[in-house]
Amino acid sequence: MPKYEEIAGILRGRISDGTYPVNSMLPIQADLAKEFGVSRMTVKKAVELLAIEGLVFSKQGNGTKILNSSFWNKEDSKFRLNNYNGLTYDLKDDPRTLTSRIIEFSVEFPSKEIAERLQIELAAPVYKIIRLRLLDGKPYALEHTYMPCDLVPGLDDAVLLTSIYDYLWHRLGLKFAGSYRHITAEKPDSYDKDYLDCQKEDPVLQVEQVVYLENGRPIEYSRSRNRFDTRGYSLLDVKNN
Amino acid sequence: MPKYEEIAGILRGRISDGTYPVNSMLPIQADLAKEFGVSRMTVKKAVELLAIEGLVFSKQGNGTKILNSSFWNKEDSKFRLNNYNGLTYDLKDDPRTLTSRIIEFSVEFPSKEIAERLQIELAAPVYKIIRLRLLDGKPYALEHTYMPCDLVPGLDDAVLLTSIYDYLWHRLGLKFAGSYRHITAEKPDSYDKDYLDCQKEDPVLQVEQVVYLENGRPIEYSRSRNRFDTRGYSLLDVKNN
DNA sequence: CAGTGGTCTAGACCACCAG
DNA sequence: TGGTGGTCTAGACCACTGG
Repeated sequence: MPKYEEIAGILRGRISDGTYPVNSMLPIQADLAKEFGVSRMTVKKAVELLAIEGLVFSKQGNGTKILNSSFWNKEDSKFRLNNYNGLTYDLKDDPRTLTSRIIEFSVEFPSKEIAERLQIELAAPVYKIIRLRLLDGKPYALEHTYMPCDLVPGLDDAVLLTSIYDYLWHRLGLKFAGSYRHITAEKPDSYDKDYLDCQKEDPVLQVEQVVYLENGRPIEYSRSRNRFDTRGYSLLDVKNN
Repeated sequence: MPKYEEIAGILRGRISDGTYPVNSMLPIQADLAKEFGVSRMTVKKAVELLAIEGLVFSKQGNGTKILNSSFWNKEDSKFRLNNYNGLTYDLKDDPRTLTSRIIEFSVEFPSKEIAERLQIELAAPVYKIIRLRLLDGKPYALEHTYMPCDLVPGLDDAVLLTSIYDYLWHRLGLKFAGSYRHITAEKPDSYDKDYLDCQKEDPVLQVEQVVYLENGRPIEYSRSRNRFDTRGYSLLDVKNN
């Protein structure tokens, strides 16, 4: 672990235990550098990490202030729109039980839209997966997923019933570079009515997503459709200029 | 402007004009440092900026690759969920005309929930503002906004009819440190039906938002309610480890 | 193995802010 | 004006990748 992450961790601890109280000023970077026996640039990188998390705010000429971050660091910290790694990951510390039910699992040629999203030819087959995710047995989200077959060998029911991301990450050693998401509200379609128990007037919160690998290739296009009354997404946006 | 931003701009130009083609490798940082007559750390900061924008991807041991970013750098680049600065800003390059209509503008004591969000006392008065935003005369979004009166002197109809953010920024010299957002899908309420022309079964996309000043004080709590068929939000999420 | 980006240093100067 | 964080340097070593 790099020094700046280690230092960030120490500072994080001092903020949460009140050593550095809310609304007070962090010691100046030069002093912190002396304390930890590192250069000031290393301290600055550590402080930048805390700023990204919304714990502190640095202003040129006037030091670094400890912010009251209690509001966004509570239960809501799950379901962060940035750093999303799939439902399984989001809910790994949740007491509730997440299960999956396979609605459809097939192979087909991509539509024009999906081929464009996945940056593949129309002749390149894709997996089509529809999974219902249940929380304590109650319908939670319906996921329509498309993945290029050549990138994901060996996909089967057993994988779909646990976590696709785990399979990609641990079994295939694939690494994600990032993703693009688009959030909309939608009217329920027949799938939503059948599997999410949506009534005609129940909205659906949809997250459309393309996930990219480190080599730049898209590995997944998916639409996650959520019951409006069980889920929202949150986001912390920090200015840095 | 710092050198690293200037260099980032030059590199950005070379990527978009094809000097550095998609899927090729960026010259190594040492060479770029030599070319621009700066140290390698400065080049690295420039490349980091491009990585955050999703233009390139750097991997230790293997150089920096130019990504195909055409997909998320097109029209969709408006309505970015990160770096949101109000509708006026989002639509400033849009050919359509944005107008506002004041539905309600009053002063009141905050409810318990709003006082908590704004981190103020129950006895501290707040502005309550409901504005209908129209695009080319058609209902677009309905914004319910609460702001502490003591932070925003002189708010009046003229300001509400143009851009509140402009007023805060240019007239009052207030600077934002960041914001926290929560996105949900909702059923339409009576306001939505009256002003957004929502039918009973039309979903509403709601963005709940708290905006913070540099001193850590919240200056705004708002709920922006959007017609489901006119708006979505997008987000680019880049991994950095 | 050679070559890349990631980290880190020990300085330096500067822009900015409060007093 | 004094003190802060922001930037920048000219090096160095290391971790990691691919061939």
